[in-house]
Amino acid sequence: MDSTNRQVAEKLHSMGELLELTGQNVFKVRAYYRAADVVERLPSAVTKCDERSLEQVGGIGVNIARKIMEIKDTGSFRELEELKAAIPASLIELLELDGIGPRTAHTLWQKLGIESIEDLERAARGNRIRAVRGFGEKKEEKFLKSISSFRQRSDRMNRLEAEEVISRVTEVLLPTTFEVAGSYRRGKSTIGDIDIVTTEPAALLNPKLRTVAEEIIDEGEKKTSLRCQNKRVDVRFTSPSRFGSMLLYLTGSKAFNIRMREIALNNGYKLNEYGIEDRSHGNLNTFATEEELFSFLGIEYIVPELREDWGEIEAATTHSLPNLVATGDIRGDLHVHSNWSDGSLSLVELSGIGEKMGYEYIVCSDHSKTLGIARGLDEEALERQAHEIEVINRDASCRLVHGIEVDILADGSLGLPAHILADLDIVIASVHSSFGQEKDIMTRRVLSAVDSDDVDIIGHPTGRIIGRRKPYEIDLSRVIERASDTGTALECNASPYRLDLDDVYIRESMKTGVKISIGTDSHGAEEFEHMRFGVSVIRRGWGTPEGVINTYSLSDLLEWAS
DNA sequence: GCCGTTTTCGGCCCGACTGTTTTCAGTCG
Repeated sequence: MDSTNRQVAEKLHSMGELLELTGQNVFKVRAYYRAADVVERLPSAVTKCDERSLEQVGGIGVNIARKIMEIKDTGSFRELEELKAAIPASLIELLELDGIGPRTAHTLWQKLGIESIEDLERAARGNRIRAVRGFGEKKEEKFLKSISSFRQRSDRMNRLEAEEVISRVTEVLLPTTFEVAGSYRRGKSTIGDIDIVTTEPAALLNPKLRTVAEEIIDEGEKKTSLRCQNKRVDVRFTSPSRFGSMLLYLTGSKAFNIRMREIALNNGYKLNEYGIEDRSHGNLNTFATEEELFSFLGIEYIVPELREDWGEIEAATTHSLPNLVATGDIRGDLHVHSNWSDGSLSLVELSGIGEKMGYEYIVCSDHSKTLGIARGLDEEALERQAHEIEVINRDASCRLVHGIEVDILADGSLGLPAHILADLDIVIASVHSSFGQEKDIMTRRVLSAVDSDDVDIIGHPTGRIIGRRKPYEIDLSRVIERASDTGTALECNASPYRLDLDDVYIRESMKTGVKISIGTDSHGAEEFEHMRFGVSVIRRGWGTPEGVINTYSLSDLLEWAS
């Protein structure tokens, strides 16, 4: 059995859920959840690790390491299968409902025989739940509401969708009194809910929030939760003098917060969203900014994108945080389409937009002719395009670089012959077809493009489209390893629908010295500003200016590519 | 179940809000 890290993580996560339902020690439960998280973020395959080296990974001990070995051999592990046999599978889906945790699910199951969402709905409608001690009429209503919102629930948002919800909610907030926190602020590629910190008093803001909410989940003096555009929004109220600690708390991540609080404890302090309390005399130190709070703890400031308990806290205490790439370092966009293929802008317009963005260059990378749907270019069209680019570049401040996005065909060959590719300045090779190939075939297909002397960049290496298409099966650690041998760059496609490569693989690329290129894959004028999404993801992957070829000058870029 | 320049046993982040209670358990972030 060759399980992926995601599959192993799912097994460990299920174990955590089942243990919760049986009322096991919460710390044991948390250990499984934590191990699942760790496994999912590990760039190399756990099933290729041996037991000893697994035990060295933080959050994985002797027991869980043994279980991972068992998954490797058999696809699962005995304890998990035993629990699965004892607990109805549909009971787990009750945990998906808002307001139902393991205790509630367990009680409903034991007292009323409720094993599924449908059972719960019937029982609530029949007013049978209020008979159980600890439950009442309100609970029945709440369960029915949770079921209804569960049924119309949508997946995590991409960053553009998140920004729509944010603008809807913040239109009722006073400008300059708030900041958006949570995973949005950490630059994640997908967003679950929206978190906002504000200094506007609850008494003033709560009535205004009601006007933009489809539902108020709960409302208080310190915190209000609502649903807007079918997404959960959490608002925390604070004062300017305590803004820093609240922003830190609400930005997370959860794992980061836990680690920070542990560190505070070890130094005789207690950290919460109101400040840092000295445990010896109970004084509360408050912080208007996050910078002051970090400084109080004697830790270097950690930018939101790094706050994942992914080694950044250790790096901050030893002053070894990476120098992260920033939008200001970006000198050009390395992947855009013109109206020569499926884009909407002319070459002159591309150059004009590049100038407005303050870029030195833009790589015009239209599709090759094999991609039927995108009106791809053939040899003759490319020659004419080269000529037009040359003319435009004579008096343009932003230079067009002549590139192409060539297809990696199902057999690993490229959509255009080598002699044509050799004439182009930058060649991006991407998979646009046969997404269903099995992992080893797909991996070797992409590896053969990496091996090609003509290919400079592998475009959107996993092919995912957020919310629409899963990544294709591919062993990226092999691709990264080979790219490091050949000097091929991997793309971080900055489209908010792709963000591909994502942070974990950016980090792995940086470690192995593989260069990253950021391309917006723009097909129209409004997409060029998506560069910022790509930069955030690279920062999350500890990306430095040296590791990102968009920071090169035009001459350095061309020399790198030649 | 994990983990350790205080510990190999005994801890494990901290607080808001709700509903059902007469003081708190459960859920959530």
